[in-house]
This record gives sequence, C-alpha cells and structure tokens, in this order.
Amino acid sequence: MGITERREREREALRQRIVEAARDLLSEQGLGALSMRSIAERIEYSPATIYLYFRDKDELVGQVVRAGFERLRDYTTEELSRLPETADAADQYAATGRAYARFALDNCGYFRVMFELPGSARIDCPAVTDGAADPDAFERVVARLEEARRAGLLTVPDVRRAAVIGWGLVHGLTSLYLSGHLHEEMESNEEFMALIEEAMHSMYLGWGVGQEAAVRPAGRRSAVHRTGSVRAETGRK
Amino acid sequence: MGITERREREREALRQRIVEAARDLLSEQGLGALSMRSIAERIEYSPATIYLYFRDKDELVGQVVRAGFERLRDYTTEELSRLPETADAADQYAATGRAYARFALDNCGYFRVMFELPGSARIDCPAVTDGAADPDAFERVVARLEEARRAGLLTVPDVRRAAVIGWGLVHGLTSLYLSGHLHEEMESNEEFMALIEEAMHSMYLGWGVGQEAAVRPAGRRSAVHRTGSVRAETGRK
DNA sequence: AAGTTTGCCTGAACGGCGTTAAGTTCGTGG
DNA sequence: CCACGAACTTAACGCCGTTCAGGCAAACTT
Repeated sequence: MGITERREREREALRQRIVEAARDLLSEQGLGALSMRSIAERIEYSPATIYLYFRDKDELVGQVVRAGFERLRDYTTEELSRLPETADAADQYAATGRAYARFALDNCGYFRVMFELPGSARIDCPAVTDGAADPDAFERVVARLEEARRAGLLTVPDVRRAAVIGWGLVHGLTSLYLSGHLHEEMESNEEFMALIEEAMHSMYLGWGVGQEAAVRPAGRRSAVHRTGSVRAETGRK
Repeated sequence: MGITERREREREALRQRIVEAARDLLSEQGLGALSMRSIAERIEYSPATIYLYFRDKDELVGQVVRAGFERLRDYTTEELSRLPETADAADQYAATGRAYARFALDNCGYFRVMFELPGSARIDCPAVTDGAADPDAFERVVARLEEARRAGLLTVPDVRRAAVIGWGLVHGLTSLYLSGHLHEEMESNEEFMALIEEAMHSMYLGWGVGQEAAVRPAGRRSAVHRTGSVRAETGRK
C-alpha cells in the first residue's frame, strides 16, 4: 500500500514548506522577525504544529542555516563561472572571496544566522554548529589553493591553514562592514568590495604569489611568543 | 544649596550601578541572561526603574559596549607593555592583534555584544553603532602603522586601509573561532592564538615587511574588476 | 458497516521578555 | 502645613518559545 509513503511525502513537503517560510521571512524581514508565530502564520498553521516537525526553534534555524550555505555555494560557483579561461588558481581563490562578500551583502539576514552564534540565546560561548558547516565548500577552496601551490603560484607552508586565514580575512571585513563598524571608513558597497579585493591581494603577496622563493623567516619574532598562556585558558567555558 | 548636586551625584551613581550590573551579568552568565528583569533583580530595584535612567535596553547595552571597548583598550596597553625595548612598530602592531584575540577569548560575552549587531533585534541590516566605536584605539593603530611605514618597515599604499584590513583579519578569525566554525581546524585556544600570529605574519609579508621595495603590480589582475555591480546594491537597506 | 485506532492539528495556557501607564511614597520649597 | 515633584513600584500589555489535553478525520480491523 502506498498510503504510508504518500503520508511520508506530505510530511516531508510540509517540513520543507516550514523551512522555506522561515527562509523567506528571514530574507524579507530580517532576523528580528523570525519567530515561530510569524512562521506559523505564513504557512497558515498553528504555531504548535511546527513542533511536530522540528524539536525546537534551534533545529528549524539549523535547517535555514543549511540552506544559507547552499546559497553561498551558488554564489561561489556563479562567480567562478564569470572568470575567463585564462584564470589561474589565484584568480579562482579571489573569486571565491568576492562571492563570499557579495553573498553577505545580498543576504545579510542569512549571514547573521549563519555566523552569529546559532542558538541565538546560547549560554556557553563557543557554539557547536552541529557539524553541518559546509564541508564541501571549504574543502574545495583548500583544493584550489593546493593546486596553486603545486603550480608554484604561492609558497605557503600549510594550505589548510592558509585557507582558514583567507576565510577569516574576508569574513572579518564583511562582518565588520555589515555591523556598521566600518561605517566611517567605507561609505558604499562598491568601496567595500574594492577593500575586499585589496585585502586578498595583500594576502597573496604575503603568501608569495609571483615571488621566486619566499624568505619565510620562521624562527624570527623571537620575543613574547608564548601566547597569553594563563588568561587564554579561561575563554573556553 | 548642595541638595540638587547630591541628588545628581546619587542619580549618576545608580546609573553607573546599573551599567555595572549589566556588565557583570554579561560576563558571568552570557548574552542570553542579559535581561532587564535580571539586571533589575541584581541591583534590587524594580525593572521599571531602569527606564528612569535609560531610554530602553539598547541605550543601556550601548553603555556596556562602551565599557567593553575600554576593557579592550586595557588589554592592548597591557600586551604592549610586555614588549621588550627593542620591539619595532611591526611588533607593536602584532601585539595589538594578539591583545584583540586574547580579549575576545577572555570576554566572549563582551565580544558578542560589541560586534554582533548592537540592537540585537534590529531590523535594518547594517546597524549604526552610535559612533562610539573606540576612535582612539583605531587611530593609535593607524599611527603605529604610519610610523612603521616611515621607518621603511612596510611599503603599503594607504596605512588607514591597511589598518582596517588587519582589523578584519584578526576580527574574522576570532569571530569564526568563537562561533565554533573553526572547531574542526582549531582545537585549543593556544592553537588559535598561534593561528592569529601566523595570519598577521602573512599579512606583514604582503605589506612588504623586510622587503626592499615591493613590486605592487597595481594594474594586474585585469579581468573582472568591476565588483558585483548590480547585485551589490541591494545589500544595504 | 460499525467500531477502533492512528496521526495530524489546534486552543489555551505557562513563564519570560521589553516596555509603559497609573499609582505610591516621601523629602523638599513655598 | 500643604503642594509639588522626584524616585520608585505595581500591574498590565503584547510579544516570545514551548507544552499539553483534546478534537477530528482518515485509516485500519472485524
């Protein structure tokens, strides 16, 4: 009998509808308007119904976050597709950063949900992202960098760490810009995008793009290399 | 008569007590526990009383943010004081970044309030920080960089932009680490601090620290330099 | 066909939130 | 002594996330 299968399908469909309602609400009205009641009203169900499909708000928002990462991936592939044939791995990496910043500007609601502490009201500080933080996308960036390294385009000791650093660079500038802390320095989105471009360019130079063989003074910067020691402990709960 | 003056003093004292209660509550219990009611309970007043001293929660939190920036400044000066006499401007800049990261690890509650959208429930995306975003500290960093540039330690076109980029770099890594997105890559605070160190070092290389005269291939990276054009518009409300 | 079970859904409530209007207390100035 | 005004509280409003007893129709059983 296909009845239980139909039910299962309908159940999944409604579950999907809920996520979509939350996603749209977030895009259209911002994070502040994302309440269980408003979501319920949008899908024309009672608020209590949502709890038959999601354990709590966090789980629902988690699904929205997942959708956000997929959207980010779309931005990335689209930005990459704009590149000319001659683009090298470095150009591809720059395009990825550009896509990241553009995504954030277009979907700041998503951006907040994805990167401010997920639980929103979570107490312990370093929040756990239930492991779904787009492993694919990051891995692809790492692979791109590894490719560049092999091609002699950059001389960096650990591509993985380099990728993290690049992520931090773009993410930090974006986050600061969106939260208004760069308001005095940056006045328009175009100006901001130019900043991103310049920042990534600087980073490239640091990684040895275009240089023969980097100096890499590893042991230098002798003094004060133990980092904070005691106090650094307390940060983690 | 000194009566009105005494009253004014008392008024200011209570106002200060409220801010301190909020600050402590934030440090001890996290952002989620920072409610008007809990603050009121801590100072043993009715919640309504707070509204005689602050227009709304945002204004109160704004004061806490101000306190947070002062604390950040303390971290910075303390970190700078650890440097040996021989430290150059580059070392000082690195110390500033280190202080920033250490501050965030020790006071993640502060960090959230300071850099996630201040209003917390604000609708329009790029929040305005009422202009109180520690102008001093940032200016001092800029001055430090300018000094380094004059000493020939780095060859960067615009120190101000360089400072912003450096800020973004450290802020982004910190933000990602605190929100758990670097959980798979970084496992301890020490590891994270080392990452910060490495990141700043890479950035230095990019800025030409220790190089004679940087190449600065300004016009290069020919293709796709108009940044996002159309879509970038919509991000701002 | 009738009765029973099952699964989906809701109304109403709980406690907590930010915020406000009305009311109380009380030291002060006329 | 009285009236004013400042300081403070009580009680409520309308949000929020969440839970639970109940209703109701579709599906199964006999």
